[in-house]
Amino acid sequence: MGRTSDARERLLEAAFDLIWTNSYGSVGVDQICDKAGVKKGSFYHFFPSKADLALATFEDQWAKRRPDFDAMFSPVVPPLERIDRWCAFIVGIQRDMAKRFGQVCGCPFVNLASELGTRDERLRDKMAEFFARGQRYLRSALRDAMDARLIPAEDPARLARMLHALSLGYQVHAKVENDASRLDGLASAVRRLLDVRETIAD
Amino acid sequence: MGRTSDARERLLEAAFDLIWTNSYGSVGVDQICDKAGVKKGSFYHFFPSKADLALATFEDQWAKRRPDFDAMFSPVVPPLERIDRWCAFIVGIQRDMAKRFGQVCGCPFVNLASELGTRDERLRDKMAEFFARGQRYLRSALRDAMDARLIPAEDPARLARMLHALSLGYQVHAKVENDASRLDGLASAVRRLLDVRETIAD
DNA sequence: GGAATACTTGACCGATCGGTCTACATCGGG
DNA sequence: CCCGATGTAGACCGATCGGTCAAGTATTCC
Repeated sequence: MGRTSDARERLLEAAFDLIWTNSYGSVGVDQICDKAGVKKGSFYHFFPSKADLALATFEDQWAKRRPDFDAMFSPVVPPLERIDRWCAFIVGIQRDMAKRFGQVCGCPFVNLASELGTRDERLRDKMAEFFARGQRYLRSALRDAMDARLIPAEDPARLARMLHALSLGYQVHAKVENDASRLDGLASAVRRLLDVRETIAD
Repeated sequence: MGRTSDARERLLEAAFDLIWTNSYGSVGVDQICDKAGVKKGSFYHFFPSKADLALATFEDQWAKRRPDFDAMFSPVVPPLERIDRWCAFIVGIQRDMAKRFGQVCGCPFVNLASELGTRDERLRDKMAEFFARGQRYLRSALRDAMDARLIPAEDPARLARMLHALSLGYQVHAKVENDASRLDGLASAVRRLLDVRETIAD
């Protein structure tokens, strides 16, 4: 009953792109509506507020990216190669965005959390959730790597946290220097942190 | 000639605090003026624009923090202890801000760069400059550590970059989880990255 | 003791902000 | 075929945004 529409979906896409390439505060509701080809009345039909749209946008993006994560962290893939793929994934995304937008955009989660972390608790919690999800993938790969004696055994959660933090830092560097090639060092930094004892088997 | 005033200084302090604990976009010129006890007209007497104030604010903060950096990276201090002190410095600042403001605020450079990196090139460049300065301190300490055979010899710039990125990532983590104790792992992560061969002398 | 300079004051500006509201178009189910 | 539900349209709102301006006050130099 009632008519149907993909306006909600278009709003989610437009908002994510605009916020990622600019910032939450500098992107207006009108601007998002324009890009999505949606009128303001419709916007507030689908989302109670701009902040709610932001939340929904990030949840939506995660849902879309999730298959990629599941694939690169598939148990079929050798554990250390999963982590390599993860590095390559991050680098690929940043390069792609830099090419499309002409500027390295950094990690969207870091961007939003940096801007609104102290002002919107819901949003901060959501970003923390994404970070936790990312670290869960890493942790699982690390456990498998330890089990296969590819890396020294130790607390995988702690190590996952280190790797994750390192990746965020490298993305910030790339953004600040507006140079995606700064991310080339990420994989080797990760390897170093892992203290890899054997070369990656396959 | 003409009257004198510390309004400029008060504006710089107020602006830095407000922007650090909130965000550039969410802090208005009026708000900064209120906190500084300065009227808007005076604001625009000292700064041509809000963006220029932000620039000046960060430069000013660096100038104030510089003695701390010079002290903790003094050649008199054993190289690896310099790096330990640097970690402690970061943790201390974040704890202090969290206590004062009730929220972990993260690295002010990362915050601003994340928010405005794609929108204001001058500002992005300035943040890059600060990152470069920080890495210069680290590089020098690392070179000394290598010279003293405290850590394996290799490219100190690359290593400094890793350490720096790691520290940024940990600060983002702490902010996102609003938990300064997340930074406790920073020092050990840094040590791990350094692959320290000997315990710290002295 | 001017005159020039440095700073203060507060009213004011147009633009834009996030958000509301009402009338209307379009659909599916009975 | 019509009714109720869903989505669209766009004018409208008060608040706030960054920024301007003209007039006034303090200070120092000559």
